Amino acid sequence: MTTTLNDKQKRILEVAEKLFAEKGFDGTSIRNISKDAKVNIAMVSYYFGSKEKMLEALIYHRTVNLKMELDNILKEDLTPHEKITKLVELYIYRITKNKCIYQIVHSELTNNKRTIDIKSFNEVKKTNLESLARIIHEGQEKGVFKKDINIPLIPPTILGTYFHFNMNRPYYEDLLNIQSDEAFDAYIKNELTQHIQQTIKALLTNES
Amino acid sequence: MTTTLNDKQKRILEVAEKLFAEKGFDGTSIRNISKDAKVNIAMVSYYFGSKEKMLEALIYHRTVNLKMELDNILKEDLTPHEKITKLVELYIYRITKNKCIYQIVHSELTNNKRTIDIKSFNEVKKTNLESLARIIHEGQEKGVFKKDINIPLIPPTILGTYFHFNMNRPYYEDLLNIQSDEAFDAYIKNELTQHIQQTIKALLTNES
Amino acid sequence: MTTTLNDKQKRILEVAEKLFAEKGFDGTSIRNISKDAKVNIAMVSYYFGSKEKMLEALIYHRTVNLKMELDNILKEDLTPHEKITKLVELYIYRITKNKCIYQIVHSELTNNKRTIDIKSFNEVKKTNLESLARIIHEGQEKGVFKKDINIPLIPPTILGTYFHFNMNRPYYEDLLNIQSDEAFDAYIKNELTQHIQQTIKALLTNES
Amino acid sequence: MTTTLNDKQKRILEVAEKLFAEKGFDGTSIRNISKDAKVNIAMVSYYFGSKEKMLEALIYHRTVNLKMELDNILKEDLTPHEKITKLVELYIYRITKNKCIYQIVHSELTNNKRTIDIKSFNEVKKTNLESLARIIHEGQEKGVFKKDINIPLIPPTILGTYFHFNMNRPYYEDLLNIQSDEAFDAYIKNELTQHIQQTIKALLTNES
DNA sequence: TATGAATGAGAGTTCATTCAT
DNA sequence: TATGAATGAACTCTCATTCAT
Repeated sequence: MTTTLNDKQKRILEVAEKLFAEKGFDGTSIRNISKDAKVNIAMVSYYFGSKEKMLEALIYHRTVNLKMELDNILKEDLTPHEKITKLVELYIYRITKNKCIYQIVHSELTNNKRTIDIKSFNEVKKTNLESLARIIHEGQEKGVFKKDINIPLIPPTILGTYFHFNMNRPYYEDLLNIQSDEAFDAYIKNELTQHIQQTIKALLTNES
Repeated sequence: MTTTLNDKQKRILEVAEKLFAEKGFDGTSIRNISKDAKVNIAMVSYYFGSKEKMLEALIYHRTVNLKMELDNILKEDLTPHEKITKLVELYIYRITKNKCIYQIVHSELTNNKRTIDIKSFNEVKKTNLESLARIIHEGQEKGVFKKDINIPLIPPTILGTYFHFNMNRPYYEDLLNIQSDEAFDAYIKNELTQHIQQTIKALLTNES
Repeated sequence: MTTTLNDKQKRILEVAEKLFAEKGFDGTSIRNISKDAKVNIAMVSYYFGSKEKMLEALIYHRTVNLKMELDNILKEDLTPHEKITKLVELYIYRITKNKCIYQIVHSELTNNKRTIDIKSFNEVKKTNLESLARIIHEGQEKGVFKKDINIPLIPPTILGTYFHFNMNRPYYEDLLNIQSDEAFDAYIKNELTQHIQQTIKALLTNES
Repeated sequence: MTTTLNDKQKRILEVAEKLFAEKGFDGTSIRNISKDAKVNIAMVSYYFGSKEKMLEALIYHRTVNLKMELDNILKEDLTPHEKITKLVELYIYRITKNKCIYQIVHSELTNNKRTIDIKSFNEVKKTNLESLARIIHEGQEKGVFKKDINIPLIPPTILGTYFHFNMNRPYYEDLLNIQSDEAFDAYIKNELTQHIQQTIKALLTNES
């Protein structure tokens, strides 16, 4: 599991990541992957043992470097509100950059068929949650955020909103009259990000 | 498309809905379905033409009765805040009841492999959005909600949060020390619902 | 077998004849036929018992009226050469008009898979052969045709040449620079017919 | 296309040739072939891509070595009549030896269902036609053959007669009282061949 | 008499994996 | 270590036919 990967192995996983994200695990054949990665069809089983084990390897190796390093934000000399702003930004930036692996993991989470090991993935989440908690606690101590907050439900609010928007891309392109890939990305970077930031800050601040 | 379905056809679609939600479209074989539905394997092709057309039929027929009837809320004699409370409740109730078809549609939306027609699904969304907009406008007119609100991003906030929580069920069970199905459902019905209600209300109210 | 056919049965056989000639017996499904003939799919089995029996019925009923009535030629007041000219003409005319059924029978003759009964077809051939023999004998008696002639091999010469030309239609269209259906039909009616007439007459006359 | 075939591939094509000739393309299943060739059922698709591509490969590879080398006849020191005699003999010998592939190609030519590529087959024909033309021109120059001859119609006369006779084998066995395979082959080798030779020579010579 | 519904068998093809080299 | 060849299993879909009405 901890083995470092050679170039061919990396190429296989890169291609697999792309294809799994596009067509799903069951919708992607080893033939597809080996063809796109320009390696022999037997390499997948040879390197990873099986198609499923390759998926596990993919998730493991992609997750390792997925830590968000939210701690930097904590250490910076910013107001709690500014920290939330930055945090949401960082969340969205990270997910956007790693869209494929997130999509795969989400699909697999939904899917009862396989029980892949996403321990490593969960660890990332927990670390992120801790950083988030620290920021919120800081804000609470400073009297800027309210006391009664269900912190574990903040990340699903950020991520869920983002993913749901992305998932329903065609619908929102139609609804919001977005006509190009660039416009869509821009909408996420500006309006959607701002919306999420406002949402979280409102939730943390509001006293009603 | 508008044909009414006989009992066998309904049974097939019910089984298919369950299995597609569990194992994905590509992960479910016609054999699986025909076995669980206790019909001949040829029936699927016979009734629906092909596996893919069955998926379309499934989505179409399940979507038809999916309208939320949010208008009732609008007509009731409630404060805008109460209306939002009810609306979120209704959203979550509806999705929980139709978890499978939502899961299937989401999977297919993610998936570039097939291009299924989800027009009917989108119409439901639009209708719901209109109802939501009316409630918010009413609140704005009454001076209870703030003016500058990106209404189309409210539903993905509600739905996204819910789905993301559901999707990561094992993670949250571990994190929140939830140990039974009932406890999980209860958590959704109480804490999660409350969280989403608070979130949306904070967003609509807060002036920061 | 001798039953008269009702309209639906006739329509089925007409469609079947066309499709079998186009795509072969195995290449044509009962579905194809029933669809084109606009009858219920069960009608074929119902009327004829099975697909194969339908083929037999088709051949039987189409062959019944296939007699060439070459006797007329025999009775006419023509020279033997003129009679041969007319006979070849009549042969080609008849086959052209009944191309489909001939094609089907030939396919089935080639095919060891089924052993259909073509007795009726053979009777037609025998009758035709007798007429031909009479014409040739007449010519021999008049001293116009030579004595040593293998009469049974005359019809395959006429028919074989015609069929082979037809079968290889694309090749000959290319070779002879024929560019339309009409031109092809015209070539058959003129050049090919003339060629066959010359061939047979040469064979009957030549003393070398 | 130009790949050399390994033993298994050859065996598959041999079996396929036999079965296609016997039962037609549509009447032969991949399962039939794989069983007779004693190979795994997946091998056909594996080697050739599909059943149809296997047919193309079969035709291509069998046609490659089908050139008649009629030129030898041209170079020999024979009279034009003798050359025609030899040519017909060679034609019939070749077709008899390659009966199966000819039968398959003929079936496919008749069949509108598939549009297989028989370019290579047509090239063989053209080459043969050229050799034939040279022989006839030689005879014409020597004044032995008449001038006005439709040369392209000679091969269909030879081949068509042969094929038609073969196709109607049961009929002719009955008519000519032929009772064994050997007797039938002998009849072809002697009477039929002689008939065709006479026919062609009569056509070329006769001045009527 | 006629038919829509239904079926088991079998079609061609693709799958993930294994094996000999 | 790496790979082309090969395989059995499973896939979706269509087939001719039957059956209840």
